[in-house]
Amino acid sequence: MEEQVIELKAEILKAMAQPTRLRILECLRNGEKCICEIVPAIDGEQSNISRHISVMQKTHLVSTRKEGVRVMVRVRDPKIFEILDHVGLLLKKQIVETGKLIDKFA
Amino acid sequence: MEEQVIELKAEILKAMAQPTRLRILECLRNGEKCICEIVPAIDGEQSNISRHISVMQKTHLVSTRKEGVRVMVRVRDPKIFEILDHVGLLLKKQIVETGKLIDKFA
DNA sequence: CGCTTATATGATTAATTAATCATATAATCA
DNA sequence: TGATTATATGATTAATTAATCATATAAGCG
Repeated sequence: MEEQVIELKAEILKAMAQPTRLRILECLRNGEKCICEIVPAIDGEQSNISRHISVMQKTHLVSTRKEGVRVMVRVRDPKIFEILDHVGLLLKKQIVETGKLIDKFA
Repeated sequence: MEEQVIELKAEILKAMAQPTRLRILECLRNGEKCICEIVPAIDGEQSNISRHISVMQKTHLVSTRKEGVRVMVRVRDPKIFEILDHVGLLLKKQIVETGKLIDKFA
């Protein structure tokens, strides 16, 4: 595969590969939300969440628009949720096959 | 979603979100390979690749078995390739919609 | 205008990551 | 046994990351 494509794939994955960002994405499953709703929903710091959203914007995972004082955020492509769901299924299989949860958290 | 699940999903994604590791995974599309084949195939440092494989082993993305002196590596679950393919499709759409390649590499 | 609310951003810090070199281990073979 | 091949790992370094606090900007409201 071409070098550029590999790098870009890694960037997309990296932009998803962080707990706070995953929480933000999950929070956006039912559509656009403003940042001031996301912050309490996932119980985060405003400045931190602002930065994570900016990370996901740079990789085109989300887009934002101003609505008065607020900034509305939405996931750009539903395919992103498909990917997250596949990761969830993979995880489920891993837990069954390797007892992963017990390994790590028991 | 429960905290643990989020953390584990992030770990799986993180284990994929690195160019060298993506190259290794792509190299394993057609099945098991020994590390001594992977190293020249992706033109990497032996010690570096060994470490990346160990990262993916810890997150159960790949498994290894000894065969004489060699260590054979395989992707544990074909679902991993499904996920990578979905990321590839997402990227393709992004390139069309946002001119991403040009943004970043032109 | 001055206040309030929403968001962004500079500066700092601690932690993690990837790469590399040198070396250790371990298996096979002559 | 000694040489060779394959892999792992300690130590180091540079870069990146996530979180936090303080503060700046910017929009709307009374």
